[in-house]
Amino acid sequence: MAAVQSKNSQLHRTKRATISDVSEALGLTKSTVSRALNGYPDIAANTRNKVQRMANKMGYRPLATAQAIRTGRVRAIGFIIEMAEHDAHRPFMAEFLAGMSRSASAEGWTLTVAASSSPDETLDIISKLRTESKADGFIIPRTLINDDRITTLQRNYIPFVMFGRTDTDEETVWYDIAGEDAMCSAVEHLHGLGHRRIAFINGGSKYKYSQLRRGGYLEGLARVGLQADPTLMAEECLTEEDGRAAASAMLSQDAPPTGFVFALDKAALGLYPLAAELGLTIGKHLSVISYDGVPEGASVTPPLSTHSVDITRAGERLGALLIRHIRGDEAEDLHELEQATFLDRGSAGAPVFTSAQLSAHLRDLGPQGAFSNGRKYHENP
Amino acid sequence: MAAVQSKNSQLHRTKRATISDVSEALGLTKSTVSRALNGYPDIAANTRNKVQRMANKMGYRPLATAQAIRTGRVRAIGFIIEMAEHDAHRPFMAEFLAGMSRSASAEGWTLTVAASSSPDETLDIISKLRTESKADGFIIPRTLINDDRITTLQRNYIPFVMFGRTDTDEETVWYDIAGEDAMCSAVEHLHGLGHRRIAFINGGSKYKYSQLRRGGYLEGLARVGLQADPTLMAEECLTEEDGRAAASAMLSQDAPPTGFVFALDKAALGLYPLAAELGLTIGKHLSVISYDGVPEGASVTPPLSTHSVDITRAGERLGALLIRHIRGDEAEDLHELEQATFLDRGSAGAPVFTSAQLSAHLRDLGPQGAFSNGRKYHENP
DNA sequence: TTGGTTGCCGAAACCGGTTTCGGAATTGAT
DNA sequence: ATCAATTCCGAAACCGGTTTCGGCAACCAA
Repeated sequence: MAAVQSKNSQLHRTKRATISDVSEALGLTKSTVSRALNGYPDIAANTRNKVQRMANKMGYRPLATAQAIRTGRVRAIGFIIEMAEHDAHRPFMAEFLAGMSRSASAEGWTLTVAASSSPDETLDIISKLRTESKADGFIIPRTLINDDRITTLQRNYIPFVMFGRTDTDEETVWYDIAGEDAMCSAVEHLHGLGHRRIAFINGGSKYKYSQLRRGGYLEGLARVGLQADPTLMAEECLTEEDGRAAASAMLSQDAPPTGFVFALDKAALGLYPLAAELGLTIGKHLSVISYDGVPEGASVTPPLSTHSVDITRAGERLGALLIRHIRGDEAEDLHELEQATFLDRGSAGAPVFTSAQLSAHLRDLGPQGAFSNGRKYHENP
Repeated sequence: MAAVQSKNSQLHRTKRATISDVSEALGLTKSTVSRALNGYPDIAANTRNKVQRMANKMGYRPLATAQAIRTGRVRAIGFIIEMAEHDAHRPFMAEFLAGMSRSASAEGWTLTVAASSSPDETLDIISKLRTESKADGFIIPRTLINDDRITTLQRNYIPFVMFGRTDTDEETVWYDIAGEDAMCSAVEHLHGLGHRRIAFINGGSKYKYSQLRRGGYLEGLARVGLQADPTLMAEECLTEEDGRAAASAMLSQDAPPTGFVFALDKAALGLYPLAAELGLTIGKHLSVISYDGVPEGASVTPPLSTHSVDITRAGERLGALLIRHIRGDEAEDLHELEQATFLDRGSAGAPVFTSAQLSAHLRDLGPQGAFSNGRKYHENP
């Protein structure tokens, strides 16, 4: 095991005020101070105040690791990065962590993160971090329709909060953005511009958000009085290539869509090179509204109209909810659903072609390679 | 302060084997077991073995929080995300964290992360995390030539390891990629292709890496026998806009460069739209070699030739070095310098124009807006 | 044999908190 | 005025480890 502590690496933990310092300063015992600060009812309001004032004055803050050996709690939020996941959310990682960290430190908590390379490893890490008192509860991003993490957490009575919803919303703590509303209003928006053939290109079907967004799309169609058409719906489109391929297939149909609703910006960006090759202008011949708010969306021409989500805020709310839950608030009171903000940046406009005209136009181009899969570039060698 | 613990949120920490369990199973005392496991010399080799075997068999692992109250150590690496920094390294955040986490958990350690919005706050967080025993030491990324973080850490005897070097390399622990070598060989490479006017566009001058990379560029010039020309050198170029502006200014000179060495991919990507507007083809009229290996570099035309660094490995090595240092290894033995790997992807080729020909060609375009600053797109509203 | 080392382990204090338990003082009811 | 019920705090055990100290055996040399 580890070698004996060598002298040169001593950790000079700078002096802190301990609970004994506080109790001696007041002529009370440690136990009284402890109970006073922890809100026990058998302490007179008067002494409680005195204790709090003195603790404050001396800058006393209980040592989390010392509390932990009795309480099992270290005041730490756990978060696990799943490296195996597609990286749609990677660019937001820093912001997300910052949000979580911020709400944590606002309450004197910290953030413990670990990396996992498989779903199974994630489960191991969760229980290990918990039993070793490295984290009191967890923030679970990207909830799946059938999520093993949640099963494990519940079975072990480990507190957690989800970014995303699940099927048992009442009993769990969650924060989410109403992606379904975004999809719904995207359909209404495109319809209002004059589009009558509106496609929907969804993300991975195992995710709960995909189910919700599909529902929002269908709700939008219903509201404007359009029939749902299975040939205008695709799933499992996570990357630019996926999005491109799905759109390409739809455009080669007899009645191609003029409007596109994407569940993910990443996939929506695949429409741009495709449109360029087909000689179509986005925002005129083809319109697209998407979701996520990735930075690249602002740098394409025309900039991608999308629904942006404030990922820092999400992390911050998730942390706050988790802490409240661990402190004892009931799950049913701890749900938050917010709206994404629509960024109308020009990729959705009135259609210059009807579906029929578009179809004719595309047929004129001839079938020779117009609908290629277009892998122009390669990954790193 | 916090309310009394309510019943519904009890934290069922699943049963672990404690040190007492082990000692009782062996008929020894806690103290013997503890010293046996921690390598004290006053334990017979025989009993030490028995203790280790039994501990292993029972799956005993000391509770870090319990140890911490005596030792001040929790077996945790600290890492602080600076949100105020330019986001050149944001895309790599997940990979970097994964690397650190991996080396940490390989030794039974964990990773504590916090977010900071200013350099001063960073200093606060460092000492707070340390005095509250939330982290035993820190990984410090992006070292500055004059770095307050290092001063603070040293003054408080807090162990740390740097990603990047500093002026007192001997006394500190660090891991770094030899960016200077990359810049040097980039110059040689361009010279070998026939370029005679080779520009250098550097990053922020406060960073140590900028100093080193500039040195590498100058070394490269010296090796191939070229004179350094101040008009071919720029600093503080961190973004696409920065890079574009610097390149634009250089190209409008009398003797424009045909080859570009960028210290950052982010900035190098600014050359692409500029070249397009000037009717120049990258890889032919203009050549560029850069550094970092950001994903976007693979998706432009032609793909950006650059030096990629394995950021996951960097995190992993940094974690390993820090743990060794905290365990007592001397700083002078803990340095690692590795090479970036060159990706020759087509953005550097033999020049079709000499500098003079290029100058003439550009003059033909006329001054009308050719050298615009080209802010085509805006940030989010 | 004796006295002084050494080797090895147990006893107990300690780290900084939390929590149980019990008792003194105050209050309320009769 | 008396007794029971509260109110409020101290004493002490406890959590899971680490570390100091001291002492018993065994060993060694004299």
